[in-house]
Amino acid sequence: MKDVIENKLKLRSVKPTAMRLLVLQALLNEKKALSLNELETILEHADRTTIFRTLKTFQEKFLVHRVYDGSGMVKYAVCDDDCNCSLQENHLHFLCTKCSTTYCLKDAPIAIPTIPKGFKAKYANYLIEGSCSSCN
Amino acid sequence: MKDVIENKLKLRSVKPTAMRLLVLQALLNEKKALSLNELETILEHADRTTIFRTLKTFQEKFLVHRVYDGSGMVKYAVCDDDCNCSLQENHLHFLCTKCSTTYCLKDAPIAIPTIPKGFKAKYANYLIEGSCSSCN
DNA sequence: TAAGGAGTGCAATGCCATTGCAAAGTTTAG
DNA sequence: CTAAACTTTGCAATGGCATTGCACTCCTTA
Ligand SMILES: [Mn+2]
Ligand SMILES: [Mn+2]
Ligand SMILES: [Zn+2]
Ligand SMILES: [Zn+2]
Repeated sequence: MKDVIENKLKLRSVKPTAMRLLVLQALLNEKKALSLNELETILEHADRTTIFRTLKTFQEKFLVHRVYDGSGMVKYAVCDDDCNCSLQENHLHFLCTKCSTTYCLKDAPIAIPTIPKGFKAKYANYLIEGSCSSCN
Repeated sequence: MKDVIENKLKLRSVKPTAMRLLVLQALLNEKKALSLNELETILEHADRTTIFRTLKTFQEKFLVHRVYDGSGMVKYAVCDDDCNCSLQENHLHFLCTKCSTTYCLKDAPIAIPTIPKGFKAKYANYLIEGSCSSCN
């Protein structure tokens, strides 16, 4: 498992510091989008700022993507290895309003609707709110 | 014009106070989603809290809907007269990253993708980021 | 082995949403 | 008409989360 994580970092030219391994591991373990607060709780002795900056680095290297689920907190989820966070790769996210879990639904490709003449799309964020299978 | 606004309020059983008329008028004039800050700027002498609470009332009565465009600030846009903010009525929003304008694209109905078994959708928020026709 | 750069931790700041409370305005019952 | 009850408003305070400044530690490299 540690190898997998180190490889992921290497693949994106991010130096594998202790903190980075921990953050990436936490995100991979949980298999869902996590907020800074949630990560802080999971990584008990890690400093909030360091996690924040780690996530910033990860974003720049396309290791994670941000998820805006309207909960007021930004969440973060791991990208696929070949992800470039391009428009085509943007996928559906689902927020369960009962358990507050935010799922990456990568299998549900999102259709880009026709937008008015002269508009150019660069990035798509499609969120569905409702209740998840665990909560129903 | 004032009649139109008063009618909109009446239609939703919201008492037409001075502040409510001003806020609704501002939203209708601008024809785009506005943040609390933007409204505060437009309505120079209005108190932020009062605008906030006015918007809260408006939301409860389906006079406006919130727009989450990832800018960090919630924006608000006027609903159609017959709107109930149901899943089917949720529409596309477009954020121009150059001029920070958030458009309601009500003519672009959004397709609800297939979600996993056991998941129930209640609300959809589809945002596209890019550049608008004025900025291109 | 010294110097430069990268990563980290703590404290401080900033920004926006939200709330508490009292004053002002409006409606309603008597 | 008038007082009580309710609604709306304004100001000040609070709270939550994102972000930054700065100094310290750690690692790399010449
Ligand atoms: Mn995702
Ligand atoms: Mn809209
Ligand atoms: Zn759930
Ligand atoms: Zn624009």
